[in-house]
Amino acid sequence: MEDRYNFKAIEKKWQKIWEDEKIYHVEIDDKKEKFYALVEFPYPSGQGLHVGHPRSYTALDVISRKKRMQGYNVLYPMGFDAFGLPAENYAIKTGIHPAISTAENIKNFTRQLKSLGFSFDWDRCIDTSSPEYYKWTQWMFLQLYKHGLAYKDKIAINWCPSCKVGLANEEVVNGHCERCGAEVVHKNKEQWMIAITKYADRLIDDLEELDFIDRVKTQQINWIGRSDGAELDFEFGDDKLTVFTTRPDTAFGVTYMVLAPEHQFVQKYMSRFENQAEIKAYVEETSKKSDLERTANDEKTGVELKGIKAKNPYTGEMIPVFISDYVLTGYGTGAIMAVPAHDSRDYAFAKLFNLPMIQVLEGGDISKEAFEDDGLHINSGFLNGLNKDEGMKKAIEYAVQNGFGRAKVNYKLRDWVFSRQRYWGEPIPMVYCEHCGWQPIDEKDLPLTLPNVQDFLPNDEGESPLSKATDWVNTTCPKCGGKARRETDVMPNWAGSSWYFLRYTDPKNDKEFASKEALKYWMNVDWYNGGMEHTTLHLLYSRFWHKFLYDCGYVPTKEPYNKRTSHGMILASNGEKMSKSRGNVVNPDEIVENYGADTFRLYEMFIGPFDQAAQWSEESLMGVYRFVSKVYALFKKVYRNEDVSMSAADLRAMHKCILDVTERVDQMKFNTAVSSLMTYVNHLSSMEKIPVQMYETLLKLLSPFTPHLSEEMWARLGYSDSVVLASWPIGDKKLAQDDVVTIAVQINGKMRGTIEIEKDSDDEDVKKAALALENVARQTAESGIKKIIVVKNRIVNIVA
RNA sequence: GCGGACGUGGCGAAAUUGGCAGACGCGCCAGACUUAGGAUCUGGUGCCGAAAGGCGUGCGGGUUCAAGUCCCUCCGUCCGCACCA
Repeated sequence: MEDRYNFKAIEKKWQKIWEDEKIYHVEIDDKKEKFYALVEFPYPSGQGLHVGHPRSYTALDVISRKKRMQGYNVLYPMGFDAFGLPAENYAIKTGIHPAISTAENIKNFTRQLKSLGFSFDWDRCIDTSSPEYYKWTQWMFLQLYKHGLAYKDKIAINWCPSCKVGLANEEVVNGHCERCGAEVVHKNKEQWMIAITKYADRLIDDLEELDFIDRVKTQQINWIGRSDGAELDFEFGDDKLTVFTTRPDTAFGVTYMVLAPEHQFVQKYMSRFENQAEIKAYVEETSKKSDLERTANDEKTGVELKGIKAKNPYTGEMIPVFISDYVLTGYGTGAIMAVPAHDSRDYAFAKLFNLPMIQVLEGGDISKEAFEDDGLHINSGFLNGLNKDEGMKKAIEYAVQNGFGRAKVNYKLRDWVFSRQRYWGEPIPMVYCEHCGWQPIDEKDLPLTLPNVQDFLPNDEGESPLSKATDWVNTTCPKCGGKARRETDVMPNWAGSSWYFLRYTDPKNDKEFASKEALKYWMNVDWYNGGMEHTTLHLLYSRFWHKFLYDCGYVPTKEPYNKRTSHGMILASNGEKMSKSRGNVVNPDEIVENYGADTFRLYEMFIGPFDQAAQWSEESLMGVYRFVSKVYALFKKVYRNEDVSMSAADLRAMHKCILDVTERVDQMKFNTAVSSLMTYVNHLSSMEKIPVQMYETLLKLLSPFTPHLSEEMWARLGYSDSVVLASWPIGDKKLAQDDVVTIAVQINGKMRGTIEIEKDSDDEDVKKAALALENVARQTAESGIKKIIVVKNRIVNIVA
């Protein structure tokens, strides 16, 4: 046997064997319980894998490998989210077609992923930019269209002037483009929209039965932003001005109203306002402001619409109407009833314009600030004496009876802006005919493939590069056969990823996106790990998408993922985010070259709590390398069971390790699982001769983390079958426990010594032993003993 | 501003959920073997103290025989939402 731990030879050897024997390939097997583990598939960028990616991949690889050894039929797939802007930007710079650079990048990613020994079923690898795949993305878009959930609308969308592309609300972070960080502007554009808001309630309510980490649930709930309230109609001239409010019970306290400057009434009744110049100037001014400027400053501004007053339907009172940019056009009806006594924003505005306030709830001190809590109603006619909940019910009831209002639920969630003015994405399978309007192309003509273009430049007007491919654009109407033009925008990169987990179950199917049997057997995803940054993007989109397919009867379950967890980022050794521009990116290739994939994998699991950010440290990596080498070296001391025997302490160490690792992997406490393995190895190191059973157990427990080394040593023990096929050891709690325990002895809560005593000893015996300590006798000599507390097998506290 | 998470040695971190704080690893110190390699092995390592002992989980208080863990005040860091009516 070679003395040196030659990880290069070992890893190369086993990767080849696994690949040749397709050891991780899975098929439907009704005799076995399935387990579907999923990690977010990468965008194949030109930079290749960085050390952040494998944190998630290794974690679920560990879980998958353990589940396999526990007898499950495990699906652990990988693929590529291959449409997207970087490839296109690269093409603009270099002229290299995105299809070519993407294929190269996928090759490189695949090489890197394989070098890390993940147990992916590579036969199921998918590429969202291949026509075989995006045929089905397009097909699903057509289903959305046919069910009225995809529609074209001209709205003010978020536009990134740097990427030259429209963005969905979810892609705007604090007024900036999620991808490039440029400030987003508004642009009125015809867009394909997806009616995700129709699913808002179910996207919230169905979270309840899912095993998602709380952070994810609350973020999705907040993003959807459901609020219960009412719509109320106020007379405004001879028109009706409708507002949304969550507090209809405070309607007796309304002293004025406010419209968003963009509200249609402002233009509609302009001729009737007395201060038109002032109003127009204000509207003009706000239209120039970005969202960021509008919200950054909470000082209120506004202008009264002089000439028309509104009538409070509850009191009959005539009240002034203002426009102000603190009222948003996109939320509710773009108009509010202002209750300055009980809303801090209205309060600030009323103070500024010296408007009256009417307190309608008991409590607080409205001379100082708005009172926003619950209280009994006053000054409120028929609502007097009621609290908030009762008041709400009564107020809505009254509005319904008198025909000026209704209960209403409002959402912050907007419909999904689905058009991207770009080239490298799925063509939207729609054509525009002057006679028939927008028409879907026939399903049998799918896929609608991307034409090969040379010029990838989008323009500032927001036209896709596809619009220049006239041969492709000009087509015939599927309905009347007349002249028609294809849609030239493409889908967002969130389209392909909205259903990729379904494709993995049956990736080669050319009749349907996946067969019923495959979906029935493999779905749901049992465990999905991914980044927090996708919570209100991919994760929300794909839940919606899946629900839609469920409603159509195409998938058997109403939710796609049973369990969702999230990993922390890996930071550079100086604590900064790793990035090309900072020049601090650690390339996994380098680590694999110098220390091997097993060390790399184990280090990623040992680096720190899985859900928290962790700093890369080459020194700590060295420690893990030493550990892995030690495991290799221990082999020399392994003896057959007939030559050596296991002491109770050996047995204890082994079972404790089995129990720890089993439990901690399930809880994603990988760092402490590795600690436990280290403790066990320290025990083995201290032995002269290691019984083979103890070393075998080590290899099994270690195999999810360091599969190559485990496989090699397993073979050297004489096994011809892979350790992947071995069964996971079962720990015995009884054997893991010591029959002698060390009990701490405290005096007044302070440690004064320890006693060794038989486990589960009588309290009296424990007391006796504790009092026999020289230290105890000395320290209690003066004060005497008041009380002794014994906690079984743990502690004795003597109160002196 | 609102909401959430967190704060433990020189460093990364553990702590069966109220019961010996600092497991495991890094680093450091000493020794062994080799002796020029960032190699390997053994022992040590929270702080102060010669020792007895004292002090220690962001600060201050509280509950308890016993608090990193529970309660209150404050400070700090990170994340999410951000005029959503």
